[in-house]
Amino acid sequence: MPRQPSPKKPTEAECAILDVLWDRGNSTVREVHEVLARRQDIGLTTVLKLMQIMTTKGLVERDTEVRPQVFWAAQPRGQTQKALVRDLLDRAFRGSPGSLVLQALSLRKTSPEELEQIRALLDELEEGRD
Amino acid sequence: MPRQPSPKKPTEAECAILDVLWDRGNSTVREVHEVLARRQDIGLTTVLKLMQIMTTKGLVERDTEVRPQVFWAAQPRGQTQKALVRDLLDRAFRGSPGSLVLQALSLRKTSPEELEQIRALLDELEEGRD
DNA sequence: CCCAGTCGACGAAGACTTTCGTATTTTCAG
DNA sequence: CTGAAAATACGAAAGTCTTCGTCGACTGGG
Repeated sequence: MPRQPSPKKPTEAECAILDVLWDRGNSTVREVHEVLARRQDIGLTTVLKLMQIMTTKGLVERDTEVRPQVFWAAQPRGQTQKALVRDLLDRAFRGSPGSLVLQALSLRKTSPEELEQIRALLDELEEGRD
Repeated sequence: MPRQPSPKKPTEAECAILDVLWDRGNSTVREVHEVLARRQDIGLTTVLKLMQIMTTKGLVERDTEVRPQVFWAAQPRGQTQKALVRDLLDRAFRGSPGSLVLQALSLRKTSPEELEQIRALLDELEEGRD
């Protein structure tokens, strides 16, 4: 039985490609491959195939007029992150953002700047709660 | 090429089962199935098979002495949550807990109690930063 | 114009997940 | 002790993900 399609949830390999596109902006397959190949041993055609699939899924868009073709992420980083967090929230945190936040914070050292930012958001949330 | 085994990362269906086990504690296949069947249309043998696979993966443990067999989660909820957050962090947040936290908090309403808890953790983190 | 190298489409293999149907084993009421 | 019902094991089908080989199309230098 086919699973019902989730809105915009990239797989692991797709995430890696999106990450490059978010960093570099418009890029060719070759450029994306160059970045990825630094970390993992991966073929150029593999990256191409993935990006083709991502095109059909609507995760990336491309300009087929120019050669080589240029790709870019269809959604901004933040929106995709949000979808992923929402999914994780439903899957393993029973929808409670609080416990997820707690786990995230206790996992790795967070920079003072980020902590400050979170504090600020906390303030906003508590005020807006009327 | 086989993917290299990740430590303890349950799949989606496995998460659903773990959730029941975390809530109920020790449970039989039938009991887990009863809970899951309330939400989704799923067969008993499907749940059994999943739990057998999870046993070989080490995600759950079971007592084969009693009948029906009794299963329980091998890891506490928090530890699995941590693994999942770590994975998401690496995949889509470039290892920055802060941005993940921001997304999580802005996604859903968080209870005042949880906000307070987060504030407390923030305080701890800033103090303990030596 | 021609060849070599680049680019892009396609298909297919192999791993993993999810789902059951079916077969075997175990239990227990009679 | 025995047969039916419950429990468990097994195997296979269907879908997804990741990987790559191959083939045809395109391009630029000679």
